[in-house]
Amino acid sequence: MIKQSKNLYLHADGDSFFVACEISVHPELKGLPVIVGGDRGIAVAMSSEAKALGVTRGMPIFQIKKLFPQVVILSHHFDLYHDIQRRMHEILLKYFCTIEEYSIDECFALVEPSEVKYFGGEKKLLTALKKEIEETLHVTYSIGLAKTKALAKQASKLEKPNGLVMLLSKEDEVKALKATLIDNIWGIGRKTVPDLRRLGIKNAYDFVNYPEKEIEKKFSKPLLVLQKELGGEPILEVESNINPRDQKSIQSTSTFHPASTDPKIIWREISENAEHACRNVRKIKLVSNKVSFFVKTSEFKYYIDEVKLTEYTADPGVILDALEPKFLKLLRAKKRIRSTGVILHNLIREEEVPLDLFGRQKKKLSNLVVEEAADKIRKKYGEDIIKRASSLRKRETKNKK
DNA sequence: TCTGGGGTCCTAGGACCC
DNA sequence: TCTGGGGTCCTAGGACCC
Repeated sequence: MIKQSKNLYLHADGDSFFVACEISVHPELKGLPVIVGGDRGIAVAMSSEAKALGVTRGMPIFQIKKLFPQVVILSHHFDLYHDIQRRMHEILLKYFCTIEEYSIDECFALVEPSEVKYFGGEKKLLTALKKEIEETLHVTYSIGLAKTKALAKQASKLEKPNGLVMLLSKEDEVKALKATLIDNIWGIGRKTVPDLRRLGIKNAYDFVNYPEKEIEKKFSKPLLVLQKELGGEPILEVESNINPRDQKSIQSTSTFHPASTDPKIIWREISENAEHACRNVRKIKLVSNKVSFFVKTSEFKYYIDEVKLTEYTADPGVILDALEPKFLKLLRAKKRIRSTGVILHNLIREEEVPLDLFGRQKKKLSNLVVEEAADKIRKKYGEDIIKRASSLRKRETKNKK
């Protein structure tokens, strides 16, 4: 890719995105303390009113109900969020050629000089963009514009919600860097913060000005990249064409309560996870030849194992047969298990499956044909209509406390 | 923060080869 | 051959992200 020195980078970050999407279709909820996450047992997104009450991300629902009974608790509606994401994408493409969907509620865009010129300046461009988003989607995004991706990402955080922060001069950058604490930097997590603090680095400005050689010596490569990016040297590119079929792994995990030591119950959860993950893999026409699975104890200890399959597949039957011999070993000493997960790795497209000696794709058929037929029925009648026998919940088990 | 679900990338170290 | 050096590939696990 050619790097033009005058290119800028934009980051758009949806404000309380899931909640904002819900309010866009239920305007009567506007102004109320609203959270999304009811179906997962913790608050995943909060309206500003809910935040003001003291609800934080990850707070358990039972606790919210007890402390703040006035909070409106909603479940996820991913179809709605994806729809708004798609329309946001369309709007951005009217303004920029190169955009990247970074997550469901965040995007980057490469802002080329000609695009700025067309609107008569950065400020005019972004004001027009924000106006169109709000009027069309009825949600708001906080926007950052800067010389690099990492700077744009920090900029969008500075005036949330509904912010518009442009870091176009060195002075702007310095001010923003000084205002950004070390534990609020994209790419610096819990483990690295104490190491940096020990070196006397308190904010992004200190970080950028710390000797590069020392950072290189003491930390991993991504941190060095981050230092340069925050210093104004563009290294990270906007990666367009994010295609679900380029995904490298797909997982399905689930937590259940009460935690259990019963291998039958735990295996049933794993079985459901395997089916769910396979279904999602088939939806985008991929197959896997490496599967890992884990159990997590009530003390949050992970036990994980994996199997390499002899062929590429998206058939839960094949996968469960391969996992089963390792399952009891995984459970170890009768620990209480609170959650399980199945992860399909090495995903490739169905048509990329290596051919055998006779030039045929290895027999993917038989069972997979059955699964594909079942997928069609699910599409028509809903996800839970068909399940494998090992995933079926016995009523007695479910109704017991 | 008593704690959900879904991802990516990097690195150290072992296996294997010459 | 009990002994050097160097390269590649793979995997487990860590760290980070939303």
